[in-house]
Amino acid sequence: MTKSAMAFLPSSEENGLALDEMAYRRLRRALVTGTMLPGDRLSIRGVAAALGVSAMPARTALRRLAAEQAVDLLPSGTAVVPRLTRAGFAELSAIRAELEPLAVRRAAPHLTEADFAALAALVSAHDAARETSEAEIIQAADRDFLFLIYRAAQAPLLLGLIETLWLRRGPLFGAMRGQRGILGGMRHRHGEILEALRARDAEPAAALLRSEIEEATRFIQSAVRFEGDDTAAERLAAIGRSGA
Amino acid sequence: MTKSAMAFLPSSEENGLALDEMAYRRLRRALVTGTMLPGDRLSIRGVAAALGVSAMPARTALRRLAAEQAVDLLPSGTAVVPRLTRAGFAELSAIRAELEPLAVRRAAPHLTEADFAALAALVSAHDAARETSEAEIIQAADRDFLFLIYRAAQAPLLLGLIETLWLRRGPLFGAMRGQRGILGGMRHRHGEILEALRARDAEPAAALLRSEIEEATRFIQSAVRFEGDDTAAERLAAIGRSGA
DNA sequence: TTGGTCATAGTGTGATCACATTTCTCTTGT
DNA sequence: ACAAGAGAAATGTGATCACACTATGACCAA
Repeated sequence: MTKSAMAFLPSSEENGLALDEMAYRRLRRALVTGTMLPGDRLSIRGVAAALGVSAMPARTALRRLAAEQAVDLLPSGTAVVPRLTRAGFAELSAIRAELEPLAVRRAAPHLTEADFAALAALVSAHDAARETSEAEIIQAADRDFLFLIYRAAQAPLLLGLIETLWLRRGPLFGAMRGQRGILGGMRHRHGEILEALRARDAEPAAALLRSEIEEATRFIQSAVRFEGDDTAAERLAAIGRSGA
Repeated sequence: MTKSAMAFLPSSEENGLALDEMAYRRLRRALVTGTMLPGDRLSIRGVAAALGVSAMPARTALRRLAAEQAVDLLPSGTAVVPRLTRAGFAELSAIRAELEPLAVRRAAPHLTEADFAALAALVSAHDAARETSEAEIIQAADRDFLFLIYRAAQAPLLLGLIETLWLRRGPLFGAMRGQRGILGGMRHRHGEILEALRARDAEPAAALLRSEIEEATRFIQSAVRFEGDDTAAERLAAIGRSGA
């Protein structure tokens, strides 16, 4: 287990929970927030030691994350934080572009005035954080805005799938955070989406979110170096092609 | 654990596998084929005994299925085969109607002549089975046709999500099998889809599949009694509303 | 007969251990 | 200096056990 994998957040108020739930939540949080870097190995005993529990809850939590595709499993059974390739990112985005607008469509009739107020506050929070380029805050406001809507869709299966996708996307964003100014290039349309939802125009709201996802995807595809882009193996293959 | 839950298929050629993989596959197979009925309880020790293994692999397999939402977990931690409600089925179908056409779209450029031949054979197999109303065979041909395409999409994440959906849908189909003639009411458009794919017309193929899913959903919604339709709890609530 | 109480069997959790396998490292030979 | 091999450390699997909790059913009182 690598050093970075050891960096778990200090225990929150998760005391009444079963140990394996606790382990699962900590690992999950570390994954979505980008604390874990792609390629990090997570061994059962290593996680157990870092969390101060025995191997059993660590194993359960790791296997659960693997079932959700939030981590990959080496042939040996060791868990590893997924390396998102360019193709993998494209696939992930394409799925998001189908499912998240669906959630928006279903949420539209259910949103209350209180929801709208909370959403408006999150749009402001996002804009404020944008001024100061605080990556974590921006991403958190972004996430909260969208998931407030997704939860309102009252579609537990759909919500679970979307969470899976975000879980998978987490490590990439952690890796991206190193590149300064990346977030500055991304526009969001949360304000327009909120307006459409207020008018109960489900279809335009869904279309706006779809555009937002697609635009952000295009931007990231052009601005970010991905795992596997021009790696040692890649260069080796290139030598083979040109030199043979 | 109920009697029906004990009915696992006799061991196939799964001998070299790890015990927990074996347990997982057997349970999964029992789930998708509808061997398990909605509401069946699956206790760790019960599954372990039925499979002739210790509790550990049974627990691992059950928790993995729970993570995939293929089974639900009672507050006590006991696994139970999900009861699909009318709303749940609608949600499941809506998600399928987004994701499966996406897979078709992505598969179109990758399908080979050999794939087309196999698909044509599966269409024939389906039609033949239809004549004799063999539910299991029809459903198998259906499934194989679609998943051959989905696999060709070369999108592992998407494929995993679609498998999750089918896993969740399995028990419902098992319960439906009791109602005679249900399958007769469903049309499929696999022939047309195959034609469109042969012409590399990705978009029409995707649209056809979407229609097929939506039509089948409408038919099932109208023809099938769902869990929770007019159940004891439902009637109790009705009493509360009218009598208070 | 009905209602509540209590004991017993069953359940999930989690710790610990033995075993086989994988993975790393250090040494050795070329 | 580099590659290969042997030994050691680490790892996943799975069995077993103790513990706490839940539900099931029997039993007794009203």
